Amino acid sequence: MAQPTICPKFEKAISLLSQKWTTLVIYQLLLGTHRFSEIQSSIGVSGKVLSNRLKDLENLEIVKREVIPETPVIIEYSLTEKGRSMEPIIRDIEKWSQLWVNEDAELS
Amino acid sequence: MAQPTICPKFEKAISLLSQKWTTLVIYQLLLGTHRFSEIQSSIGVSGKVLSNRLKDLENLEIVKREVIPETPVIIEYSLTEKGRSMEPIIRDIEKWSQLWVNEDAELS
DNA sequence: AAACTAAGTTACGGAAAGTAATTATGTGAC
DNA sequence: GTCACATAATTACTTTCCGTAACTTAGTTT
Repeated sequence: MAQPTICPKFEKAISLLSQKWTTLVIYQLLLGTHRFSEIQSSIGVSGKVLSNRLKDLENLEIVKREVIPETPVIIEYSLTEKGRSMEPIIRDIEKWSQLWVNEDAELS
Repeated sequence: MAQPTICPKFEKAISLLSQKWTTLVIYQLLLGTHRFSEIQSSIGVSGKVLSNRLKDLENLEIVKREVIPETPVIIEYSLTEKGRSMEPIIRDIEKWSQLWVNEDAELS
């Protein structure tokens, strides 16, 4: 039934990027290291989902989590090299959106 | 609460590409015109979701739907110029996946 | 008419996401 | 010590989205 099928690595990348909020989290971290609550307020994601996404991205070694033993304790998130290597994808989406996206159009 | 916030056009593009199957449908159509059932079997999406995605993409003028009055009637889907302009995004995802994706890694 | 094919829809169950309240941990004030 | 406070993260509940499979529609062949 299925055709030659799609490259598994490509499919994995797609399924990662198709998860809601993943791309925006990476986009935000491209601007630099951020704390949990900063990401939350800057992109408008709920704590529950952000917590899941950051764990996924940490497991995939796209995001690094660092505990800073200050007063009070601070937890910082930043991109790894693998994470920063996604920048071209995001910049292309940015460029495309500026050229082609109509702010008024709606999805179903 | 929310920071200066993210560019609305960029957010729209992200929310489109974050929908499950959208990117793979476009990927498939980059290979050329396809019929409904061809897309279905090549990427493994259900008829229900594919139908919704194609309607969305048609409304956004990313995909063109053409009825060929043959025997029996054939319905062909292809990319518009706007659709083809997304190719760099998809090629970057492809490149990134080849360099960085480990086939064994799991999401949560 | 019965059977076939392709495009698309419907009904139903399960998974993912939104919201808000709650917990955990560590601080300083008293 | 304990009370109030802040941040990271989890839990409970609801809603929305997705997967599966059966069904519908329309035209064709037998």
